[in-house]
Amino acid sequence: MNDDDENVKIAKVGQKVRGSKTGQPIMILFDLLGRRWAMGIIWNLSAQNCTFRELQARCDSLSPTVLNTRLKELRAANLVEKAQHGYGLTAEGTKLFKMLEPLGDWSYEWTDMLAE
Amino acid sequence: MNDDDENVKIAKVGQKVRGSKTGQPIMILFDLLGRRWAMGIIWNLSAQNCTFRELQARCDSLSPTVLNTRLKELRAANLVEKAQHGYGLTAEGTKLFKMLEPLGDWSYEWTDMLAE
DNA sequence: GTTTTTGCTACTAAAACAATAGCACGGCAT
DNA sequence: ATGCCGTGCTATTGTTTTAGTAGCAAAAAC
Repeated sequence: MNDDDENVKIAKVGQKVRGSKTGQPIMILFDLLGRRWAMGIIWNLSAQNCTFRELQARCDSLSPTVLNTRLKELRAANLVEKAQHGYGLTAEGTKLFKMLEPLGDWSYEWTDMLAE
Repeated sequence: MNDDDENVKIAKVGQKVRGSKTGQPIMILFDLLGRRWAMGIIWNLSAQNCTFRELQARCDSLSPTVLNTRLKELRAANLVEKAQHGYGLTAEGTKLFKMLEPLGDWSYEWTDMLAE
């Protein structure tokens, strides 16, 4: 278990993000969350802490390559951390989840509407 | 201006999404929003309706290819629609934005914390 | 009726992601 | 102590997305 993730790139404020030169906080956040499985990982960890392989299973067997990349990013962003049992959300990560939570209910009415 | 976007793929409930076989609404939503610039487009349109090229400029000159793809997807998802002046959010799109809005303020404290 | 602007397609290159195999390490039972 | 298992993770290769640039047809402005 090495913790030398010096080469994980999370943009800093003012820096240009993947395709965004302004580097406003919200765009840095969207850049981070707008990556495959990022929000799904947070969503799953909110339910309960998971080991690497449990997370993989819950996220419908996403490849370990991507999972590991996302975990490094989310840890660098201080949203996820290693816990007693595998990985878990940090305090900030939980805050973020609380804000995403309403999407859960809304997504049902949204897909219902789309189905019509 | 053609509107025959029959080949835009937004998953239906129960269907397997890009990498998700369960097809829960929240995962369909995350699949959609977890694409480059999807949330950024919604964010920008919430401020004011934009033409194609205005949107491009606001989203830091993202390529027209991607912008057009995202617009088709978001229109198929009934979150964005053509308006008098360019594109705008639908009623549902505005609802979604309202839920994302808190992220704006939080992102500042988050990046501040990361900077320490 | 010519010049702009707008929405968009075509094409190519780079980056991200998916899929599979498998290794190193820790626990644990024998 | 040794063989077995689960866990975290890297390596490799192939596919999909995204980026970047050029430019065209239709509408709008003049």
